[in-house]
Amino acid sequence: MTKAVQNATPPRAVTMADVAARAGVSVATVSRVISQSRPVAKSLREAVLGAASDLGYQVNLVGRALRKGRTATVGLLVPDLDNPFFSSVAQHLSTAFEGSATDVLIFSTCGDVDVERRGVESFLGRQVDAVVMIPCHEVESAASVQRAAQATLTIQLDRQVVDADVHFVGCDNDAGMSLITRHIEEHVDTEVQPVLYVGAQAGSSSGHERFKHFHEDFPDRPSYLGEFDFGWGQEAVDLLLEDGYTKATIVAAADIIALGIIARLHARGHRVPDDFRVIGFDGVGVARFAHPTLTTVRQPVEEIGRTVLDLISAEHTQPSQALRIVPDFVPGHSSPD
Amino acid sequence: MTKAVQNATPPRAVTMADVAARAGVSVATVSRVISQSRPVAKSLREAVLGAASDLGYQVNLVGRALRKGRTATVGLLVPDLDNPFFSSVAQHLSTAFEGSATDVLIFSTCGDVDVERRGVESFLGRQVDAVVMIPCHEVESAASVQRAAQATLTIQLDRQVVDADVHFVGCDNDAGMSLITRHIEEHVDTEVQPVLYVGAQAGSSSGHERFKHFHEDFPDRPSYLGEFDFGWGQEAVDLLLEDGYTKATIVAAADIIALGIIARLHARGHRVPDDFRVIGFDGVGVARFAHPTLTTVRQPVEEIGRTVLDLISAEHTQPSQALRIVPDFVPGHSSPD
DNA sequence: TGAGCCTCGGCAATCGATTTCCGAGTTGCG
DNA sequence: CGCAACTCGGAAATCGATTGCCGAGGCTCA
Repeated sequence: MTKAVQNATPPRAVTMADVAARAGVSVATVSRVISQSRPVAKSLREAVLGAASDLGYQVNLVGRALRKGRTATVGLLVPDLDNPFFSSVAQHLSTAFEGSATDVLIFSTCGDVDVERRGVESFLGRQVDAVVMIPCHEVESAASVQRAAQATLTIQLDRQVVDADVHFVGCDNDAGMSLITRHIEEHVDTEVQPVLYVGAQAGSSSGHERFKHFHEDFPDRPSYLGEFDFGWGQEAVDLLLEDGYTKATIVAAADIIALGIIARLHARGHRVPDDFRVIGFDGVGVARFAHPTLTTVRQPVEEIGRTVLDLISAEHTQPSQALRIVPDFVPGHSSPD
Repeated sequence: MTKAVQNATPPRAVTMADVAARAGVSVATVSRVISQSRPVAKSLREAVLGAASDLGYQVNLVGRALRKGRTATVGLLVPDLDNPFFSSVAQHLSTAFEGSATDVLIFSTCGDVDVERRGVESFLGRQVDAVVMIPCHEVESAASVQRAAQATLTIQLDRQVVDADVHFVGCDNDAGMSLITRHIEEHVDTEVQPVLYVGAQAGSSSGHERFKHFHEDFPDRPSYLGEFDFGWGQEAVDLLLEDGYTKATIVAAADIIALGIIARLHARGHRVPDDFRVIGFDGVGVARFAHPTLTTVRQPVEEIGRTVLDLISAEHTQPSQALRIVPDFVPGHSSPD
């Protein structure tokens, strides 16, 4: 083992000027060959490519970005990569762009509005061609969304901030909740297993929409509102057991909450789906890991990715629009067939 | 709702020249105020800051990067964000850098060596100050790792490519496997529940190391090698049941495999931990979602993040080193107490 | 043959910020 | 008082690539 590689001072990177010198042409010609912006005579082209490969030339994207004002990059801001739904969105957006010449760079805002603000400035400062973001917070992220939209093409994903006229791509929560309602109507005797809702308190438009729809379909049914996480699902179980429920059909606003609910029900000796039925929302991969497998509504993450790609590829600026994609119902064993 | 915001042509961004003009000073002065690279008289400084905030000036990081050759950015390459262990590493690295002035940008290579190569060039072209990567493949990623290391500070995470003298930060797999061995020796009658290994075939140093250690601790015990995913765990169960096992202690090379194993064991009517004990490795959050909860070895992702931060902050180039962090044993209910 | 057009290489300006160098003004000290 | 040292603002070069413009050479066509 030598320790050479890591120690060596990086020998000043090769530039177009070096390639030009070696090939005996001007930098302009090198640039035209590399970026294929104008045809160059075969002989010179080959000389340039030869010199470039001899020297191991790689284009400096910073120089290019400065001159062109564009970067072939889209910046994605997500609140938390430890949340399987968000990381899945990130993965599928990356996949959607894999074939294009555009890179997706991801930044985690760690659920913090200030970090989110910094992230937006960072992406704008880097001259990304588009900002795609899942806003941390319905209200407090509004300024960041506006700031991005005013500087470049901006798309909100999954959640919308209030009062901003900025593109949105997400799931049709009403359609999703209707699928759940129909499933319950068809398979559950709500006299025996009354319907309950466990959702999230604040901050996200998706949470609001799902709760609102539930409330319309099942007026007067109780709801428990907390956070979008596993721990809250567990806690909610304690609360509803305290309220005296021994059987119920629990509609959760997100899979991660539903998984917490199932875990705690088991821990406290209750049976799923015999006594309690649990239905999630999101369709994250981990829903398969649950036992019993989770009945849920799967958000079409692939299609969301493709939709964003289309929106960004579509060159000329369009009036802002909200694109809602209809989700699928995924029956599992946490509710009856 | 107006459709103005999204349609408006971005009104050419504000530059230092604009700020300088408004404040009645030179761009040099503006630069010195903004980047605090040299003291500036109070009156001018205030004039500059006033003008900057009036105009909504934000520094153009591309221009800065071109001139400085540094970017206060580290690029992280991960194989697949849909894998909870990788996304967790990404999240914790982001968290570790949250307080520093450096941004972490993440790129998913989608498990493809070619995309990984592109990602490395992309980061290098953007002049990141450091590349941190979980290589896709032990052998085929070697060229990309070398390329990065030769251009800038590079750190491999979790997996090492063969034959490269490049920093590495990861889990001490030997120590982790020893914890598992001790747990088995103390709690399992291996006559009744013979030990089996379900691991991954190819491609990752971690996989190799874990398998090798298992093989040393339990010579002659059978092993099933496939992929690092849920589906392989399920498939492995079919194989080992076919081989006639009705009771066993199954050591899995990763939690995600272990979860597949548990799911399929349940599906085929076997009991965990009564008949089969299952032990994972990684300690991803979803291990808690399993029922029974998974016994596993938790990789210290927070500490890995902090270690990378330290390595990158430590300015002057050091000889490459392999830093291995000792993991914790996390008892769950998939094996006896 | 000559005017007009086309092709294509090179010069030099340019993108936005940083930084070196210079010089004017001030202070310190013997 | 005079010289050195110091402070601090501005002019201009610089980072690396792209691109508008110019002009040389080759072609067509009348």
